[in-house]
Amino acid sequence: MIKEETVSCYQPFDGVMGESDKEEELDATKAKVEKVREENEKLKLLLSTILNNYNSLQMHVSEVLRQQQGASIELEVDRDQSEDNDFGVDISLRLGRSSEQTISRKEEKVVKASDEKEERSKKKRSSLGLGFQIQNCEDSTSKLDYLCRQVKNVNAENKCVSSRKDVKSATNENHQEEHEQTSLKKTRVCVKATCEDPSINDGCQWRKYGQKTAKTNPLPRAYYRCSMSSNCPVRKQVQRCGEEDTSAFMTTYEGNHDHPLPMEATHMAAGTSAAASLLQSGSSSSSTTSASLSYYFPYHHFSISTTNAHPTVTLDLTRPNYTNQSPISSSSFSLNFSSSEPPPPSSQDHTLNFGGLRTQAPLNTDSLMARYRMRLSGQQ
DNA sequence: CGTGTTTGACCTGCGC
DNA sequence: GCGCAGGTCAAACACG
Repeated sequence: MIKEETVSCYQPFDGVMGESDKEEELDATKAKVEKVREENEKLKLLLSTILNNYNSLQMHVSEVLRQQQGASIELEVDRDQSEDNDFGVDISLRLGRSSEQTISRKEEKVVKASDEKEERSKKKRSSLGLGFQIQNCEDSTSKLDYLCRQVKNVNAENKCVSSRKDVKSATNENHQEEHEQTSLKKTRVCVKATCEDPSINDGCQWRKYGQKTAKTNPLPRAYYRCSMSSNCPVRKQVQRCGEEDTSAFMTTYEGNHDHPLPMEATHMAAGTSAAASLLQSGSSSSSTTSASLSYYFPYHHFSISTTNAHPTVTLDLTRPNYTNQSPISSSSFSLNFSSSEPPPPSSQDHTLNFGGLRTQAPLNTDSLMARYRMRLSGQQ
């Protein structure tokens, strides 16, 4: 971190300096200080990003080590059970097992309905199995390479995703059209959280631009736009999950930020970017990326759904995922809290931070935290 | 006065 | 083509 270089701004006082000269020098000094301060802020931001990447890498390495110890992991990728789904499909993935997986009756119906869909479905299933086998065999070095590739994917995706008008104008070529449209489809990441306050503090600034009562749900849905940058395309929708449980909210994120994020938001952004990458990168790489989601959200259920309009990853913060946990060391457990912030003192700080996503107190997450702590103490 | 919220109107995609 | 529903716009309003 740069020290503010006030020392270099001092000039020897010669006793003959006029008032205007002093003012000029003062202004120059102020300008210098301001400049250094800005640079300092930039460096802080950069450091935050690096720290976050480091934590992600650490998670990956510990996960790979765990896999090498022969731990059996069951990663359950459920078809989203939200009302947006046309049909619920359960795809179960098991490490080190056959890629032949059970398919629900509903999916079987769909598969029978179309040979093309069957073909696609088969490809998808086999590629999922392959992806996990590769994951299982990878060593730490290749894992790092994989991470780098993923970062590139996300960068490419950021270039790809633009406004709806751009999407319209980009639909000319026939052969590439389908692929382009697939990649340009807006990927959504849903976060279900239990919280009294619907305005989940996820580290970003949001501006509400609309509210609508959906036909299927009498409770209004609020529409927010990221206000951290004037052109940021990211939007989110917040809707209560049910009339009975008014503390449960479904927050849907859409798009990628075009600006640096604060520390609190970087982890979730990385996870959602990975999710977006998963759903936009096609079948061959999606499985590997879906596995990576369990790195970003190792302690919660997440599900993946693909409707025609919006591929969606749903992260359920109301359902902690115990089956997916690694043998926790004190360092690996830190991923439950952002690296720059130590776990809050339970009695004073009412903010919980699940991998960068914060929910404001009063929360029903107290019991969740207690369970996490129990697990931690049990495994130490 | 600047910024955020509310809310009715409008746009757009989709199913029939 | 029409109607419906979800999503967005933008003027009016509230608030600090």
